[in-house]
Amino acid sequence: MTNWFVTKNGDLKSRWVAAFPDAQAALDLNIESRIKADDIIWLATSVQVWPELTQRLVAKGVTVVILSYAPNDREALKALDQGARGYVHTLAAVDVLKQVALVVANQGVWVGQELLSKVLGGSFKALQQRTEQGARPTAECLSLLTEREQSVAIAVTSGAANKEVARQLDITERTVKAHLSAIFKKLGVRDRLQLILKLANNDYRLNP
Amino acid sequence: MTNWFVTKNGDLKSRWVAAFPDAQAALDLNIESRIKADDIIWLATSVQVWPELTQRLVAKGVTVVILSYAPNDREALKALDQGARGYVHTLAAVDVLKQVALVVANQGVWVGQELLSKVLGGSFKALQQRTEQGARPTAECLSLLTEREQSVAIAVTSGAANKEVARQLDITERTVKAHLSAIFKKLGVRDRLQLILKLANNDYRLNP
DNA sequence: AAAAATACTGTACCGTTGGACAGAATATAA
DNA sequence: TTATATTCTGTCCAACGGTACAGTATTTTT
Repeated sequence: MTNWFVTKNGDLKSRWVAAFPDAQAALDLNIESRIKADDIIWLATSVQVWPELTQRLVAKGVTVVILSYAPNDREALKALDQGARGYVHTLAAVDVLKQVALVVANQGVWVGQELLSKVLGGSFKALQQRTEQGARPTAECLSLLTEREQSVAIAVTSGAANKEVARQLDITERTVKAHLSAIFKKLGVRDRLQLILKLANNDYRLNP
Repeated sequence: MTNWFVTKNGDLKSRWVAAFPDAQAALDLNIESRIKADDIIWLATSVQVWPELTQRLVAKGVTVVILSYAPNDREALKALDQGARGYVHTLAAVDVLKQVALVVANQGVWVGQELLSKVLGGSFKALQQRTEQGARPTAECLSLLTEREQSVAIAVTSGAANKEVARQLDITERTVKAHLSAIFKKLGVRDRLQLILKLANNDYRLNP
């Protein structure tokens, strides 16, 4: 079993060698002839043709893990849709890389904990809508909130602490908390961090 | 680490004991008090309240695998949506069970290969018609950090709590804090919120 | 050989956060 | 008119986040 790292430049990061002493660097062109069925291909999204390449490799029965510098749910979904078994940050730590390798080598899927819920949760809701009633765009997170809650959400999403939000909106910190609790509940997130990620990932323009 | 098998009748199949000598049977009522965070709960869909139970267990940080006598896409999606990490046939072979345990214990997802493509294939197209975004100037900020600091930064930026980062990188929470302090100082941000905003795209930032 | 950087862990402290209870005023809808 | 939704406020408390001291071990640089 060999770990191939396919990047635009064909470079091999020290992190990768540390994780897999057998790691091999490769350009996107000439790998397809040299791989074996139980190899793992770590394919960076800097390679323009990564979706097509993934498809071809997967068709041959090769395990593919996609490496991305800027992970997002759309790209993750695309990667998995093309047949990749993993989707992980290009700069992931050695321990994480090993873990990913272990998982995908055993027929598992690795997408990172926070992406998982988003990717699968999204697909579940999408399927629910199609089979049940349809309509309702999932992107409109903010529209689920009241006007005041939207104000709080936007302030928080721009990095403000509760105290700062309170000052901005001229209310007490307690009220900010109350709005936030409602926001978390409505959007199904656990804290302000997840809120930021949820809104940021849906391409909301916060402060142009 | 303990493997709990939760069924309607509280029975424990010999196959399960063969796979995990430490296997424990349980009814749906009284498990929640006795489980530890790194336990694996194998929950049969014969238990009527399995979705709600899954949700509660997952909220506590427990790894849940759903066992179904008649696997299908819809049930699989629901299981994963509730936070389960695995979905497998109740009568799965010993080797498969071991493999599933290995995968989910390492933050992976196990759903069976043919189910995965079906599940993800459809939902991807639903999200297809949305704007694609290219790679980010995030790398410049990251290059100021040491390798380990980068790993921590990435984990935090994806929404993980200190405790989760610690588990991912297999270090203590204290060490995560140490790295974070260094990161904040180097990048000139006051907390993880500002770090997210700094790394995630400087498009929408409020307080420079 | 000495210094600096890196990685890791410990205890203690304190501010922040979010939930658990709560309650109250106003406006809109049934 | 009784609900329901929205907005606002209160106290208490457990968990989390970040800093201030600390320290040790290893590697790299000077």
